[in-house]
Amino acid sequence: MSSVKTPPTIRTVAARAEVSVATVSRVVNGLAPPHSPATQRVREAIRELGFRPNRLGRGLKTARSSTIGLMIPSLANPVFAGSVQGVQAAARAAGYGVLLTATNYDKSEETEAVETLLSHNVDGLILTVAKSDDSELLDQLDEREVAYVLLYNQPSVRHRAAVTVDNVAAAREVVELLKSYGHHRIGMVAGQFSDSDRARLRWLGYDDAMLRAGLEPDPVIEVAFEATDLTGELRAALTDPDPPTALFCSTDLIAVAVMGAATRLGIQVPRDLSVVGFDGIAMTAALRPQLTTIVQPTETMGQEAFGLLAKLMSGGEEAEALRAPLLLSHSLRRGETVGPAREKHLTLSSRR
Amino acid sequence: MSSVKTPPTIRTVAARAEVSVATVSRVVNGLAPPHSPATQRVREAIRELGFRPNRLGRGLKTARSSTIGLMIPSLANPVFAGSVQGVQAAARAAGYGVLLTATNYDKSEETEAVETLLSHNVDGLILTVAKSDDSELLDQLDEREVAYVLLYNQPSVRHRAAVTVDNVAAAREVVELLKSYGHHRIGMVAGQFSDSDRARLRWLGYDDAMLRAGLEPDPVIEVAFEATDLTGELRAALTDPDPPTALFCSTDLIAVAVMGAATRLGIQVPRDLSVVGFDGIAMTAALRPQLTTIVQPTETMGQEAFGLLAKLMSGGEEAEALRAPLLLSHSLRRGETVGPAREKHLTLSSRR
DNA sequence: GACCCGTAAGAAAACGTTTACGTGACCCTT
DNA sequence: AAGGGTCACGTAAACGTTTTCTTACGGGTC
Repeated sequence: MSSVKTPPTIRTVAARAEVSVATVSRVVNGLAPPHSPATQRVREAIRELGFRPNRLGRGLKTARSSTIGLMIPSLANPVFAGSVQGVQAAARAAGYGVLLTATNYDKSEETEAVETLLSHNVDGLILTVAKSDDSELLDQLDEREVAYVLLYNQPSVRHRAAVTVDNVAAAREVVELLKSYGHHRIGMVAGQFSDSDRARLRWLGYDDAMLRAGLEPDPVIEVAFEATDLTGELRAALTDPDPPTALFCSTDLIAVAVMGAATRLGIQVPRDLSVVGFDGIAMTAALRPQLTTIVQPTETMGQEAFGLLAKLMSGGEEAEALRAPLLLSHSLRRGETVGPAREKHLTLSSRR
Repeated sequence: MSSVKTPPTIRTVAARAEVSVATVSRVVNGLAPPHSPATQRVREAIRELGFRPNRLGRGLKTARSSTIGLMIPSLANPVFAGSVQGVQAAARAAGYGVLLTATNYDKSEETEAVETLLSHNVDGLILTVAKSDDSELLDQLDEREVAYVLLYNQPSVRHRAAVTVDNVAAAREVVELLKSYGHHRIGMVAGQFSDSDRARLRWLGYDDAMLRAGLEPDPVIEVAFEATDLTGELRAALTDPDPPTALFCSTDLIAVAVMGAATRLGIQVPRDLSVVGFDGIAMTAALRPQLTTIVQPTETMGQEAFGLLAKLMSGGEEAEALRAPLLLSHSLRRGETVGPAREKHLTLSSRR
């Protein structure tokens, strides 16, 4: 007795309006004469039945799903959450759905995740991958002629669409800032280079600026992105005979972890150690001391990425010019975690 | 000359293996004899061509898309980001895609967003809505027999599937904690009740516990969820002749904003004012002072929500028992933002 | 050796759209 | 008044699957 309500199809509507299915389709797609009696009846029938075109049927025919795939390393990092928000907003405005997937910084998951997205017939992809330069995955996408835009990645090859900031330049600014405070021994804590080409670029900027300034770069301290306790790493770095007085972190999340470790070791920021982050996560402005960091326009980046993708998806060939990295402008937020370089070496408190 | 590579279909495979399309379909779905020569040939052909079944075609026939819709208020709040992560992970493991959308706490966007998700033929929905009790939207979904699970919402009606924590009980615990520190004047800062039924439930718990403890509840201070500067509100609250010595915030994000305002007003937490949050956002553990708050198992909640939804989607009728709120257990994180009640009234610094 | 049964695989009809093509009706031109 | 052009609409064939029927085949049983 329970009549499972099967939703109205284009045929139901056609029957009710006493027209052919073609007419209904045309009305739905705005290709019908706007004021003809048939059109009117169709409109009315659509309203009465609550008809909504089935995207699967449409997609099957047109080979487009009005859906894009979005792959990011992790939502635990607010910087990615922000860009997802931007992508999502722009996509919705354009009538697109967003299929989301996270790789948890695991390179081996990337291929499978993309494959899954593609098997859902997405029309295009927005990706943040570990490496954007010689990536088998991206080469494959190129070959298969899948439309995609990289987000946060900054490929050095010119034919890949990407939205990011100038990581190298930003890192240089950080070094210059620290130098202006009198720091000479500046270390860098970065997420695994193998998991993030942007971490490497930021290091490149750091290294370059250090050399230009006549300072000796420290060997980078690579840490896992999800690492939350960096006490050991920090202690090791600071027990150097000539330890750094400032640390540039490739990520705000890492900077926060470093500051946590500092607290545990009885080290005061910025009195004993200056810390700079990268990303501009909103909440790091609420920390005491407020984090000094490079701010990326995360949400805008997401929107831009979608805009670019939309162009790639529609304009088949002439859009070749779009396949290039788009660098949005970043800014430096001067917080309270950078101070003058400490003169005397500090002795670590014995608190473990 | 540019041969746009059109992906192989079931028909291509059939031709290559010299079998009918039906056989290919059966092999793909594991319904064919596992070792017959035909099956072998099909498998080989699939491998050689790199064939992947088109979900649109399949979906059209089976009326299922292996996709679920996920609607949350905002990704800017890490608590939602965390649950998205959980949903996504569980969904992927089960072969489902996740279509994500955010409403930005705007009730009027909810209906449209859900409609958009449904038009993408999702098989089920996971939703966080403003009100879960008498909601026209949910009533409609019930009527249309759409499978859905609420997340964070805690409906009082019994026939709605939901995953959340016991908001009332958790709020009571907060009041009891504060009371044990000698606080009598306890205020509450909450997100707009109209935008969040859980804010209201937390208030209910607060109100109830206050009355039970023989304390007089303050009128709630309602603020916008995205509010980032609460200086005015805080000043107003504290210029009361008998001002609160502790504030319970309905959300960690609000608590962070309150602490920011406190700093601007020269009020020290917890010396002058105790603050408690709700959610357990990871980064609030990195704040100094570390936030005292109720911790929800966000990621687990997302996973559970998907698990529940999966059952609802498969088991049509007998799953009626599942349509009830599922309360996961929360915990209290004792941070550093709660201290003994201040004896003397404090005078606000004049810094604006 | 006739019969039946189980199993493997093919034929074809859906699923809900879009769209190329066809067919009138109407109007304008000459 | 005949011709042609435009326009509104209908017919039917796709799109890539799944699935219900068939059919064919190869043994087993008596």
